[in-house]
Amino acid sequence: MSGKPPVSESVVSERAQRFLKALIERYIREGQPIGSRTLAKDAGLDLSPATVRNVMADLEDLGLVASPHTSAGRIPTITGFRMFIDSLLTVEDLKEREISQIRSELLGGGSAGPQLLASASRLLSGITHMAGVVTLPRHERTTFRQIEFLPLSDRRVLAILVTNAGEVHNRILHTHRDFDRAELDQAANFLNRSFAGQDMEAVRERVLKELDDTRANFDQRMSQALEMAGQVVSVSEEKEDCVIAGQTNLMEFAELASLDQLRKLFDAFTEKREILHLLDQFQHADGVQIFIGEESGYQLLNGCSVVTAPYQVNEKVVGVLGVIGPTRMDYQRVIPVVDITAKILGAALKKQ
Amino acid sequence: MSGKPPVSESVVSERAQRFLKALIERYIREGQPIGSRTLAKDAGLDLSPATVRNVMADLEDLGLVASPHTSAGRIPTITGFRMFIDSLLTVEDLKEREISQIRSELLGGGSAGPQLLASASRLLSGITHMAGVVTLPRHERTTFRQIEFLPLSDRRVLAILVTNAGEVHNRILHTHRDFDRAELDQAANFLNRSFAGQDMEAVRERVLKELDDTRANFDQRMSQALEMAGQVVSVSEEKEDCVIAGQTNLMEFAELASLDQLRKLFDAFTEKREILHLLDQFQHADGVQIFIGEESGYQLLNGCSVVTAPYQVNEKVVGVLGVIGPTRMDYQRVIPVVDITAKILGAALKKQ
DNA sequence: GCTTGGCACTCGCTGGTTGGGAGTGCTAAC
DNA sequence: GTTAGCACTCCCAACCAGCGAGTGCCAAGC
Repeated sequence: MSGKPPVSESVVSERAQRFLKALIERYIREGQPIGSRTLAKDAGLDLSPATVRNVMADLEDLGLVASPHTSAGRIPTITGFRMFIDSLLTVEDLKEREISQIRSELLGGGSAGPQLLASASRLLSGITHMAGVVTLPRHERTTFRQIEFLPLSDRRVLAILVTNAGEVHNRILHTHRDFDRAELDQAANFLNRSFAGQDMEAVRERVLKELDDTRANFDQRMSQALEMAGQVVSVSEEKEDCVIAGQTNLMEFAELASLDQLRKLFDAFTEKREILHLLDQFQHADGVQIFIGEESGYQLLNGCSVVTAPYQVNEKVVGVLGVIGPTRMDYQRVIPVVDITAKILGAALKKQ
Repeated sequence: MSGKPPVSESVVSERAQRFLKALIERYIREGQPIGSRTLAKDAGLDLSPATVRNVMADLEDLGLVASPHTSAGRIPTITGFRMFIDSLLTVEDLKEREISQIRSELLGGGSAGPQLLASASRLLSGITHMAGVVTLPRHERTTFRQIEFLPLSDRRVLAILVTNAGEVHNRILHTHRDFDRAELDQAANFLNRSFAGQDMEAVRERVLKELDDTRANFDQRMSQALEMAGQVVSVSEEKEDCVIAGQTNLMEFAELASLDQLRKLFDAFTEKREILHLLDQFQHADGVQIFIGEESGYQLLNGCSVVTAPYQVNEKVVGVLGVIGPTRMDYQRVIPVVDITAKILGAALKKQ
């Protein structure tokens, strides 16, 4: 976000907006500065290049377009893109064929929880030829379905947690003594009776609270169960929180071609933390959000845009998915793809 | 492998070998063609550049070095590298400091099975500044420790398999009717009694065989247990069979810098199948193996070398780890790193 | 016979120059 | 407000020359 005030639409004449739109659409296709002659033909307004040049000068004053050098055409600026995205863009519906492709891929194949997310990510990257990304359902936002404990050797217990998003989490707990199977079953039963169907977040709070309450309590069994449950739910910061596919597609785009930039981006993809943090911001947004790299501050996203949509299970947002690609991407196509994929993924997760 | 016959050492004079060694060592450091003057100083033999040129001409005739163009120095060919690796290379021991770094990273941190492999991969890539790769323990080569079944809803059963490599595998089975917990426990008990401590491969064979034998049998419980076990062990083709770290390090190397080549390589890294297939070949080799990309046929490894070592749990090879980098890599350092890491990883896995 | 200095030659790389093309801004006329 | 005309700017590709590094070969020396 630069210091400049945002450009309100009202100061840009309708004709100028039309030119801006035509310019950006063409720029998205070609990736090169657009000259006045080209644009004159393109906009369909039957005006001479000279007139177009005047309009362009105005747009340049407003900071919506820029020219790389005196004798090149104009390219859109970030502000220009923002205006385009916010008010000029016309989104077309997806072809029925593509929708059913997504549907069959996600609903048809009997793939389980985590694979499903991976499929969605691959699908996004495959259709858009950019990088697809899907965050794993946030643990706190899924609901508790079932927990089980298995005795291992050496005072270790294997805890298995099943959530409503079809996920199975394993965790090895180190306990202060060996437990036998009956004890563990009892503990699991107690927990399942108490918490089944509740939000993980609520479960977590209640577990921690009751753990406090019963700390000095006489019912040792219950407190043991709670303690183990506490270990499971508290360290639910899963190591891998999103799945990214088709990174290499980004190598095709000339604007990201500086090896250095690409490397930073790829590093961020393997590190994942920053990407995740970014996506989390759109968790609570409603529907498709578009985000232009430079607007963040994350320097590594310069030249990129991110198109995201939250996905829901049982009316509740549990994660975000989207596409990362060059700012010069075909939003008209990408937006509906992301939108539909989010909806279908939600449905597919619910089914499990 | 080209049509040329391998160059036996005997036809290359000892002096020539010495020059070849010096040339490759220098080339590894600089990555540029080495001229006769430079090499004359480098080899420590106190000979004039002209003499060196004669020797070089011989080496070129033998196909051990080549010059990119008339007035450039020489660079080693694949054959040259092969000879260097097989008979000229002197491997130095790792510094104690580095060994203890690896040790503390793998043995110290209490990370579990899969994380341990990821740590090893990251470690390899971190130390060598190239890409690290570790195959997951091959299922057939680990031993069966424990299996458990949990009833889920809708005629589904969650199977949990624990192996001696500290791995926990989940699998959701679709059964033809609902089972209650007691039945499942009984089945698990039966399987655990029968198979605990045996090789997964043996388990698999026995399960399939007994399944056949008991097909027409009256003991329905046993056959049900076997059937479920069969589902678990047979589809043990895990989707993700190796973990790769530090891919982006490869972007630093000029010789791989053609974006296209890099992309192919990265695609192979995400696809993993080919990489895995390659590494599997070294499963049965004893100790460190070095493999030069062009020698395969896999075109995507052109310009790369792979240094691998198998790692063992309880005297049995269960997987392979290694490093992928440019053929011009510092073998003297990389070889002991890979070697030690394999040994320590084995020890760390055994500990679990 | 191996080694060496000398010498002509090759080739890639760098930097400067040049011409053409694309596109602009400005101005004056419609 | 729109348009044609025109001078101007700037990038880019091509060409050229000069240099430096390095070679191959030859003839002389040990």
